[in-house]
Amino acid sequence: MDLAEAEARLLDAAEALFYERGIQAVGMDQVRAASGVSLKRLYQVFPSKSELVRACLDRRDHRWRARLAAHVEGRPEGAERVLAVYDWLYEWFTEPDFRGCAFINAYGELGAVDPAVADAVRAHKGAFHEYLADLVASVGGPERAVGPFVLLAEGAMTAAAISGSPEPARQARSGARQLLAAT
Amino acid sequence: MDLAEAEARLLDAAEALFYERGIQAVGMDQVRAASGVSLKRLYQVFPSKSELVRACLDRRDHRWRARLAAHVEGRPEGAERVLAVYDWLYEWFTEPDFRGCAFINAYGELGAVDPAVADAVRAHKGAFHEYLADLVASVGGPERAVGPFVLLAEGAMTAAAISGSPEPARQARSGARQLLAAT
DNA sequence: GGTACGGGAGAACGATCGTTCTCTGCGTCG
DNA sequence: CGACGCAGAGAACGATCGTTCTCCCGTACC
Repeated sequence: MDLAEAEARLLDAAEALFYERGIQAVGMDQVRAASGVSLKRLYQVFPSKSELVRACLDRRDHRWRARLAAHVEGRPEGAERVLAVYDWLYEWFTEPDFRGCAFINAYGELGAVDPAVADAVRAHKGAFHEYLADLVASVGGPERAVGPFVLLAEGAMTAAAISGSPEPARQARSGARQLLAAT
Repeated sequence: MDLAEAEARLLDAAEALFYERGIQAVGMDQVRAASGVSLKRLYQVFPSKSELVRACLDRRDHRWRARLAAHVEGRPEGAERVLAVYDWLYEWFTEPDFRGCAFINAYGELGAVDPAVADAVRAHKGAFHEYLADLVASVGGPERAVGPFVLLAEGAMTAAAISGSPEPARQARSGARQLLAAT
């Protein structure tokens, strides 16, 4: 197994475990067992748990935003694209292993204690805000109208996680539709 | 120091520490040092850390909802009361030690690993939803309109925590005002 | 064919945590 | 006055965690 494959298997295993059980609840030995990568190699690729965590957040950030963008791209331009964000949230919330937004979870767990985690979370949320701002701008919405669309999405993520139901995505979409109609 | 005072000092110290640094990052010895209660008494009052955590969440739930209700009660009936929720969020977000919603944070950290924590969080969020539903119903809004108001508030909590700015409360209020106008 | 090298498995180490135990001192009551 | 009991301080214990080290084996090269 070369370094690239070891890195991929480590990220796959660590990301799944961290997301499912929380970061501090998962030991490096469990990452080793789930990935099949020896502990020595693990520390060759990621010199500390912090760096492994940051790599997981980075990769998840890219994949999450790519998946969202891919879903939105398939829709006709205009208001449909803004609403498509909430449709995609619904699909995400119905995935069997959905357990909320990994970045919100990580921030609650480590945001106060690990500045690198806090930075990664801020960057992810900032990128999401910017993406949504572009969609809203493309339907003629003013910059100041973007906030509520972001908040509906963020609120839906935590409400869906805590309630265990994907329904908040529908409610967020309904709220967004009303806001779009009002502008 | 009698048992009642010990319990109060323990809850004060533990709640502040858990909120500021996260639950797993705070050891029982730090709670002892911050509260001035001996370790022996600590375990007499709360037989385990889990029970201390649950007691903190319970007390915080009651105090949080009472503070919100007290603020809303001072407003004239009608739409003003719904908007008052977001005004109170703004006040909360500007408190110097604000670090997001303790329940969302606790859920992200322990929701997957401690069912008692998950239950407490669900109960708190359910009560908030119900409170907001009453306010919306009192202005003639249908039951199905409540969701977006909850999501705006939840989203504002996490966005304010992560961005470190109270501005999301204003954005949530603005979104809520538009939604109220639309119904 | 011998030897040096690299990688895997897992023991080991030091720190920390939740929880319990010991020791010491002090107040109380007969 | 003496014995008992409770409370506080902190050591101790067992478990776990992040990280490193040791040992061993297969392999490639001279």
